[in-house]
Amino acid sequence: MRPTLKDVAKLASVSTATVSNVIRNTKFVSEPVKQRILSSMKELGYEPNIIARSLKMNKTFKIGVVVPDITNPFFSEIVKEVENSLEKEGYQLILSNSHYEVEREYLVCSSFISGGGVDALILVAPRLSSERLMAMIMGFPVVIVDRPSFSDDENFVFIFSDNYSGASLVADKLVSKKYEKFACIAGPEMVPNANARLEGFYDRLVAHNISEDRITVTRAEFTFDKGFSEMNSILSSADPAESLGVFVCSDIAAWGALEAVKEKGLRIPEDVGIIGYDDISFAKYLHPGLTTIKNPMIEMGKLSATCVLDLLRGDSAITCNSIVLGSSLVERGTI
Amino acid sequence: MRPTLKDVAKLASVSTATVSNVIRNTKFVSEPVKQRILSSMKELGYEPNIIARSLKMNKTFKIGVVVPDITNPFFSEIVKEVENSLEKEGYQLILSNSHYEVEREYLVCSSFISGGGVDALILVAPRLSSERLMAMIMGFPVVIVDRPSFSDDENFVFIFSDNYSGASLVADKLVSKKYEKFACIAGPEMVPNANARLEGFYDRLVAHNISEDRITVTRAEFTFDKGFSEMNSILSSADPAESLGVFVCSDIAAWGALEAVKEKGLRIPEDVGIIGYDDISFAKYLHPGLTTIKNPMIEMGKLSATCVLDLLRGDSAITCNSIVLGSSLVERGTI
DNA sequence: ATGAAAGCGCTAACAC
DNA sequence: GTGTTAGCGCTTTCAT
Repeated sequence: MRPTLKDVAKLASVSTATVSNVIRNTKFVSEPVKQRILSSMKELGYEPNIIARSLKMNKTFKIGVVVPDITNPFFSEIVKEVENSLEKEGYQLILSNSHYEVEREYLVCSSFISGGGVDALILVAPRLSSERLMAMIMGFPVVIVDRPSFSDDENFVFIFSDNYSGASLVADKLVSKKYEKFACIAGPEMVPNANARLEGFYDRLVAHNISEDRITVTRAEFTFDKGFSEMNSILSSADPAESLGVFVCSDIAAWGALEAVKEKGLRIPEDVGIIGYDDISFAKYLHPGLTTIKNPMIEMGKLSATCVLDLLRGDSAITCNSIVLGSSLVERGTI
Repeated sequence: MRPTLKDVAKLASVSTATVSNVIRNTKFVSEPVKQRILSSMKELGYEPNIIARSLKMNKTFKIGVVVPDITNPFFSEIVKEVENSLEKEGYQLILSNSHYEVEREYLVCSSFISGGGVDALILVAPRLSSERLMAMIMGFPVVIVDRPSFSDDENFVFIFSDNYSGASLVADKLVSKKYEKFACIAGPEMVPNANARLEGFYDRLVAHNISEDRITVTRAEFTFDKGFSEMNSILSSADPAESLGVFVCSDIAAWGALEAVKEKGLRIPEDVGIIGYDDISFAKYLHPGLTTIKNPMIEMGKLSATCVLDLLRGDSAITCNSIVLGSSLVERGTI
């Protein structure tokens, strides 16, 4: 059996309270006593039982993190930063995947919240409607990452980049390059940021006096395969004589789209230009390098960790409950 | 305050023991009483406190998983399967990254083990020496994934594929294609499987009567950039008139190597052929598609979860403590 | 400056 | 079948 605090106390001939105090340095303990305790701890190889501590303190020092799919580089880069930052503060990360399924997301989140196993939640790109989300997390500390704010309840904080304006950068670039036709392969409708991107792109296009009949819009899940097939169907119904500028709303789908274009034997960026979104680490390795909008994954990850701990401390150093980051275009070879 | 089991008991006018029994169905309880309890639970919105349960049962229902870097697709694919399988059994996954650093790996693992916060550990591709690993995990249930067995202690189980024979497949293929020179960009020396791959490759090459002066060996970390730069230095000291078959010991590095070859304007697979290892999901999307050895990530992930739970149950349905999986060559365009 | 003791919310003997 | 009770290993008043 593992030694307990009681064992240490007995060996050092002191009370458990005193031992507890030296472990966490929470009260002054005289030097001789402290030394006796320290050496008893060492002798027994004592390590505090974190579960017992959790029960007593009503804190688990664990944060639940739910992402759609850890296999997607966009999410894994965020998670890595979160874990790294959390670890520094003595917190651990419990990971769950929602597999892009709304109901699974719901189940996972609510069991986190009602199970009492985590102190707070970080939800990355959740797809639940804002109503269900609100109802579910009421009273529980949550930070929502990569989704626009929909509430100013100070119990949760939003961390996201301005996807609408990120997407308008795309439109600017595409028209400046004088493409004759435009297309957008947008993300699923239930993803708020997918809509923000589509709107930002579309609005800016019409602001540039592009007539609507020169713009085609479709939707695809954030995967290589969907990007590939969606691009194929766009291409098959397009006039090959006209140059086409397309905005694919995630790098991973843009990769698929890129391959579709190459397979058709079209030139990039002359015949068709592609701009992605996110700037995942692989974007620069593609052929040609993928022009894209930089989504600040690292910053989002770090901030998520910071904010979730602030939330727990009641530290309202953050006066507002939403942090919106900037985005920028990184130009490579696909346009 | 959250309602407790005691609250439910009081409301239903029964003892806490009975409530506990209906919650977990652990003893027969008469129908009327059961119904009373169930409705009291619903009325109060009761959810068991998992921390208290953990303390009492001395089980946390959590498994620690440590990977070098969740951002690496090879690891994220494994982790995804582990999480998925674990979730089905009511276990949660605590994720840690060692960042490919041995000392960090040591710290993370030992704090998992001594902290009492997890029931077992799954270590993916650990880099600690077998001596330190053994010393550290003694008496703690651990499954070690993607690393050859080094002990038959039944307290831990090894799950890995036979990298030595996987690598000999590479040699077979490369000589069958009649390359004149051969190279291996092996992984770090501290990674046992990296050595297994190198040896399997090398041994088979000499078995094919390839003289040793036609083989060059270097090492690189499992990253795109290292694969790229290592390939560059191989190329710069190679005779361009002779065709070169190279084995890059991970897909991610093979990708980098591939780009280096293309940048030099060499033809693939005529001038230089490349075979990777792992078959990460992106391998097929490269140009040309990456020929590689399939490493059964999904199977490894699933088995890890299965085995770790068997270990906890003392279920010795697994009679042996090591499971070695097969690997196969998947042929695409780089050779 | 240190100790005694009362729980945190649950489970598991053991009674009845 | 159901209830009583003693902890699991810790933290935290409140005494001394």
